Amino acid sequence: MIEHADLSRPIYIRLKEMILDGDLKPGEKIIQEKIAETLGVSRTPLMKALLTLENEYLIESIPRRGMFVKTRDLKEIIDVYICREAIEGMAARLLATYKNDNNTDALKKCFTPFLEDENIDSQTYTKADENFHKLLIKLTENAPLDKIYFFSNIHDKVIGHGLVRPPEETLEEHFKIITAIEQGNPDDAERYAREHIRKSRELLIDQYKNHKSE
Amino acid sequence: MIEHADLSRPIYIRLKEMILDGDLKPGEKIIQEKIAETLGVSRTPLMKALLTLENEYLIESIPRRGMFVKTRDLKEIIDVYICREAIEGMAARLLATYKNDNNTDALKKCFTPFLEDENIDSQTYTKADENFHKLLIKLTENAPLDKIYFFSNIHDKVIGHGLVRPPEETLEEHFKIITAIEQGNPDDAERYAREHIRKSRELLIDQYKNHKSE
DNA sequence: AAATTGCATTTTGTATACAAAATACAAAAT
DNA sequence: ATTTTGTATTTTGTATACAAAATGCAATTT
Repeated sequence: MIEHADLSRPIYIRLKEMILDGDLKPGEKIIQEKIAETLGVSRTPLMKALLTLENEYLIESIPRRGMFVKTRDLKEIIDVYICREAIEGMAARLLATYKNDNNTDALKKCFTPFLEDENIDSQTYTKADENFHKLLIKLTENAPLDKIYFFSNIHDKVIGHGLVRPPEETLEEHFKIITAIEQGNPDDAERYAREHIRKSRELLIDQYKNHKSE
Repeated sequence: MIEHADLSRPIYIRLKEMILDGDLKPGEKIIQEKIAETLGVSRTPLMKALLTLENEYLIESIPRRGMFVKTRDLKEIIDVYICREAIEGMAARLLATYKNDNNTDALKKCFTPFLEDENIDSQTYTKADENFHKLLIKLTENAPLDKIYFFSNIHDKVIGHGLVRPPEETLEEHFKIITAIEQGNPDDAERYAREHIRKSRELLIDQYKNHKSE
């Protein structure tokens, strides 16, 4: 049996699930007593979990008024993509600078299942994409860099709504990044990583504009 | 005792002060009951403050064993500087891209007091330097970018130990960044911002090596 | 009918109580 | 003398209690 010394940990995981799955909807107020009862815990460890989620940008707290599932407008999603561009770009640079076969192998492995696949399953690819981007950060072994990468939450949420570019387009980009890292070319690695995210960002803006003018 | 709608807020500020001032020393265990009594509050709002500090990387928590003032080794400080390089570089790029006179004026104002000063006071300049780097981020109005910039804490702490380059060297660099922003040159702005931090990082490594071989 | 006020209810923020785990330390064993 | 074991103390983690603020709603006023 896995023993949890800290109840707030599984609560945090559960709540995060609920938010990302949409069980708790953006803007919805989190009534502590209610959630606490649902989860069968008291408000104390729940509060700890909520504070962690607040720091991960999934919840917004207004003193004396309550905690709410964070709503996001386009501006903020764009801003997140800008952050990711800076962070993942740097991560790719670091990996290329201190290149290492284990790392490139691990990165490649994210996408090998799709290399000979004619009909890529969107769901599976999305998951692989998430893994790849998280791995890129993890492999740097730069703890602060990893800590600030809670953006992946928002990224996952955006992806969850089907707002991604097709695998035909991104698969190649991913391998361009990996190859640059493999060849120990920091400038290329960073440039490709940034381009990759910038393109998604631009698409998001376009999609929004089109949607708006319908 | 302090009065506020949210007690954890002033507690947080107070504790942060105590950590940055060295009243609470790195590695020191934070005995909740003790601190709570000292501040005249209960453990509940104290815990909230401590969790915020944990998320700001100033405190480290080990479940069931306690919370400790974070210790830092060179590797971690270097890692922070790498993060700053990515983040501030992007900030400079953004400001140059969406250039605006108010912004450049505000940035210039940080250092105008030192322009005709022959004998720059180190303490005052250090404060100005801190302001400049925080302002660079703030002016982007990119909320997530600002949120992840808690590194300034660590930066301030390092600076507090006197580990900075002299004003004669950095003043010029600061103005190179500002000028690039003013001229709307994103590539230069980012490059100069990154160089600026990279140089400090390299100096830190040198200082460490010298110190070690003494 | 719309706006305002006052009261009951809900909900948050803080303090406190209590159980379980960690720690410190002394006594016993090797 | 050093290690081990058992016990008292401290400290954390969780639940609960309670006061103060926010909210909802009905009665009253305009």
